[in-house]
Amino acid sequence: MSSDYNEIPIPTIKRLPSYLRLLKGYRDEGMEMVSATLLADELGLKPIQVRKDISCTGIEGKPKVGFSVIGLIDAIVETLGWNNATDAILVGVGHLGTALARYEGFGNYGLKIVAAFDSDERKWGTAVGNVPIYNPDEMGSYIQENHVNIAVIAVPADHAQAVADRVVGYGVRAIWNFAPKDLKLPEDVVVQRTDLATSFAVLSAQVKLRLEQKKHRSGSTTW
Amino acid sequence: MSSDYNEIPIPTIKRLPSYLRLLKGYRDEGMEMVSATLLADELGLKPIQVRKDISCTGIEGKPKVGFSVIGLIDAIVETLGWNNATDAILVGVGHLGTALARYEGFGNYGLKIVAAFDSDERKWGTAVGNVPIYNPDEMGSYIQENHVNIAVIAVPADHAQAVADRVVGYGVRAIWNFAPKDLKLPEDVVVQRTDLATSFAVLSAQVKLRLEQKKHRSGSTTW
DNA sequence: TAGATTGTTAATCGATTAACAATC
DNA sequence: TAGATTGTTAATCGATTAACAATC
Repeated sequence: MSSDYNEIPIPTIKRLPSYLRLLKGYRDEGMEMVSATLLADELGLKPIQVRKDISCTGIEGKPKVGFSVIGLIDAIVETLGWNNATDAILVGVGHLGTALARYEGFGNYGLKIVAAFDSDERKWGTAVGNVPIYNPDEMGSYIQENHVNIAVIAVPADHAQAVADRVVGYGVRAIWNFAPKDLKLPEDVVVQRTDLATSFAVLSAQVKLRLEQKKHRSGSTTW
Repeated sequence: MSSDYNEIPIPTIKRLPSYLRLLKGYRDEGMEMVSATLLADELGLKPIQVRKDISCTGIEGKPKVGFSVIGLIDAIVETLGWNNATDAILVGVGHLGTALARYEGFGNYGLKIVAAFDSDERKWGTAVGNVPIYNPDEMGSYIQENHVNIAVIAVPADHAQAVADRVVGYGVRAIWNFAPKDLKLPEDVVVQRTDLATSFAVLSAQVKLRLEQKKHRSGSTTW
């Protein structure tokens, strides 16, 4: 009751984009219905989990038939809030920032990078892809005039906090942080960190575990 | 008993790099001991959680004093398997691949990109940063001769599966996949996906939730 | 109809959190 | 000593999984 509005579990949210990708493929192939079983199979998940996830989007399926491909696509897009494109600014146009600015897939996520800011004055007035690069001094007025809610931060770690504080001060409500730094921000600001270290940590720890198990196993082969 | 070797919870593994970053900062400032309370404070976590996480690294602290900064750093690096640098190859030298090849932080993670491969023949013989770019035809011999265990995949989504199958065939045991595609691979191959869509999904869904709550709240202000 | 699939309710599993004794 | 912090054991919480009735 108490404001349990759309409380979709984060693990579920993380799986939704994978479903969406598959579904778009199916749609393009002309498929009309899809079963949770098929999706699960394709992604190496259990059918029950897929059904539970799908139920979070509010869509209903038909026993024996499955779910409407188009219906599911719409429901997921809606659930993720990817239906109405959101303008975002990019701060930091280094190697990573450049890759982000040039990335064409964001359209699928309802994200549109409309402007970039970089402290290197040689970049001012130029553009990466279709994204113009401005002087950071103009950040405040840009954010306020264009009612920008989201900032993508791709500056060096030691500038990330200062940049975040600034954009939040100008009215930004959500930050996608690519800098290897844990930001301290007011509770009502949404922060998502996309961190190479974290991602690689999981890979690395699993590789290490496999190696140890292997060693151990080949060691105990002796008995 | 049954091979519960190093079974560290994945959520814990994901937090370790954050601790590590802080600790390295403390070390550079000359701090010798650190408490779980301080780390927790700094990262917005609960002290108990930090203690639990730390206990997974096997290191012990001193009541009232805390943990040795250097000891903790070593323990985390060891736990993640970041102590002995691992050679990796990069497949796909587009915008993202370039950013990855040029990224200097990988040294901290024990990852070293030693070679890159791209299907664009104009790139063969050139380099990004210090990383030479080769013809993909040479991938097999390179992997085998250099005993490469890890491949970083940054090719377009529709080539990712084929590339993954190939490198696994050549002996790669772990894949860090940046392509927006869920790979199907043998169980004994470790795969970690770093996916902009997934990451943004969480941000996006939270933003949407906030907006709805706000709307709802301001709506019910009427009573 | 028989078989496959959905959706719901309950059981299980694992991570987080709480409580508290041990200790410097 | 008193207070802060660790480490352990138990309780809670939430996600995954299982079981099964409903249904096309």
